[in-house]
Amino acid sequence: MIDVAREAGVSAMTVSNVINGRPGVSAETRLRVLATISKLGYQVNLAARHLRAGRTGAVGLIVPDIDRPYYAQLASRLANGVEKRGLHLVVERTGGDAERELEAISFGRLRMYDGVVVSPLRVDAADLDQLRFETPVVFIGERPVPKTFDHVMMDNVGGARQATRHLLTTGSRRVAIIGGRHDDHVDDMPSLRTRGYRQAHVELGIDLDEELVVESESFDPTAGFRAVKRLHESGVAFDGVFALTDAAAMGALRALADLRLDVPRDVQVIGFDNGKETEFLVPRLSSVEPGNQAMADRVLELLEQRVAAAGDGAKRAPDPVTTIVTAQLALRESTR
Amino acid sequence: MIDVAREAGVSAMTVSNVINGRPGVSAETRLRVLATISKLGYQVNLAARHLRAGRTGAVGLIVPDIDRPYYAQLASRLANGVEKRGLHLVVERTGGDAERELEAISFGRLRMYDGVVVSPLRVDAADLDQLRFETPVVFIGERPVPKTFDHVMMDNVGGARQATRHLLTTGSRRVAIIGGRHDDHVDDMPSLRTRGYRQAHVELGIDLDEELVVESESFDPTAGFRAVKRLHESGVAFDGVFALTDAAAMGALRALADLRLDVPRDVQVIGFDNGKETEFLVPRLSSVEPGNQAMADRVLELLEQRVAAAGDGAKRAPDPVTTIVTAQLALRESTR
DNA sequence: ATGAAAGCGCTAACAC
DNA sequence: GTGTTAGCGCTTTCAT
Repeated sequence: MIDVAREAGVSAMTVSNVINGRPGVSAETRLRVLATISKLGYQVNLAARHLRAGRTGAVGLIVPDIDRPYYAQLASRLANGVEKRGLHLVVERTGGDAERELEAISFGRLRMYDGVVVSPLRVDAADLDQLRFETPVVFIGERPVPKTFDHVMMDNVGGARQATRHLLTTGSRRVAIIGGRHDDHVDDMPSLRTRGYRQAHVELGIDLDEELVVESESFDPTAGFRAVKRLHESGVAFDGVFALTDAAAMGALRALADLRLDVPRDVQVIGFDNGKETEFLVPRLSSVEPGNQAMADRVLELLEQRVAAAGDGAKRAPDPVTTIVTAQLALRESTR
Repeated sequence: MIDVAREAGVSAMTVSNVINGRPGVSAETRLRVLATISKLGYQVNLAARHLRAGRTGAVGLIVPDIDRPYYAQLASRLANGVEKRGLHLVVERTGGDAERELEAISFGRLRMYDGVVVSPLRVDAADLDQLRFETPVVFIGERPVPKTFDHVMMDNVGGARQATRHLLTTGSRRVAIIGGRHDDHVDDMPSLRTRGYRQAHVELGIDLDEELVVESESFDPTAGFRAVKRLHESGVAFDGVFALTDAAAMGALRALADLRLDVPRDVQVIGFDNGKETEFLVPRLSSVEPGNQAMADRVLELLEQRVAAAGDGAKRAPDPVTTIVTAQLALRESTR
């Protein structure tokens, strides 16, 4: 920048003013500075600007994994909103391991962003409670989060309950849950959705065979595929499948096709997340729409408030809020 | 940091040394400093460190869109490699519009990274040529890139040629191309793949009906779905489909199922990218494996060299290289 | 309309 | 083993 200033015969300050489109620079000077800038191929050093100005123009999104439709679609939604506000979104993944999550959040990488959205998978409230943040943070997802943070969550229990009820009230008697938990007393995604599944059974007075609860570590197509295969091989009868994610449901559909079972005639299938891909599966997959857009909108709204408050010392930071978005069914061909 | 130093009764330098695990600090002092750090909840300011040290510990990946399996899987592969090298990957999307691409690359956001991988969709070599970079950059994809940059590309023409040949030599006579181009004289992805498709016809002496070339702007499932519907409605007969991406192929499969056409008996289908999802479609989708892992490995290798050269003034920057990775078929149920 | 001085938080280099 | 000095490149404040 000093080079540019010298070359153009002005001060660094004037160059700075030109770059940031600030008033108080004569048209002539402005032009000369701009010419010099492009002649020298100068680019601002964002690190320096950030150090000085305290803002980066970037919002961070920290997710366990990018290569999963759910997070990819979430990232897309958030990116749209963030860009509308003149910032840009950058995505980092943690690999879904607790240490790396904590590190990503605490290690100060946050400071690189004006605001951060975190979707944790493993870390728990106690760990989070230790952390001191200066950067505005909004949490998203089902992990418990200290009450000192904004938190946007979907209605996992309610969504699962609706899905299971639908299967049970349209003729399925033995509904398997893929990725479910025998012990659902933890507050993570699989346990919450399993609770909804159990609730539906209780409400409808239907006995639940624990053999229909198929645990699995992951919730990708492979997991869904294996779960159905395993169920079939162990001779457990079932006429409905509630998969914890659309991805797992996709694998389940594939396995059912291999078994020559017709969906939805022999077995009904429903997923969770209502991803874009559901429309294109064969058969088209029914799913729980967890309120994806509403969540993204709410996250952006909260973040905007906090960022504004952080930038403007006058404004007091708003009290942390927990928002629960309502879920509903998106019924397609895989259910009756 | 100064606060910590004062509180612990040492100098800022000693705090810095402790934080960075540098030798020359007595165990006692180290402990005291660490205690003070956690007591005060201190976190390093990365912006300042970056400004001073000139490195960020982050590698950037700039893609048109995150919410597309191809880019998501690419990001995952790169993230694995980058993390193995002790850095972390951050992903930014441009939305695939030329201006935003250029801005993302030029505006100096690059300076936030030790190295950057760019997958451009629209910008052309001339624009890129204008730019001056200090950050090491590796380009990926089919857009022409000035010879001053490293570039890793897949064999689009060869892959498309193999795919088309396979369909034409296993009984299909009228192979439609979804997303193809009537005029394929531009060097972008659709044109290159269309060229391979045409080559295969020429080599096998099969006449090509231009009606089988279905243009489309995007290459997602919706595009594939619409293309097949359109083809069918306009009464164009076809017994094979080469979709420019797996995503488009997914839409095509869905449309064929709606039309009660059996795949592969009535119509063979092949995609491109060999994404993870191909294994779980009904029927399982044959695809062109463009050498995804080889591309990622090569990109990381090039980047590593350049980053090393940039950090170490002694090393001269290596000459820019263009690498073309070879493609091969991954045949599954959607072809004979 | 333009410039000079000071400092953001950190670390490399050297002194003690 | 620890402290001092200087400066990375920018922007805020105040002076001209």
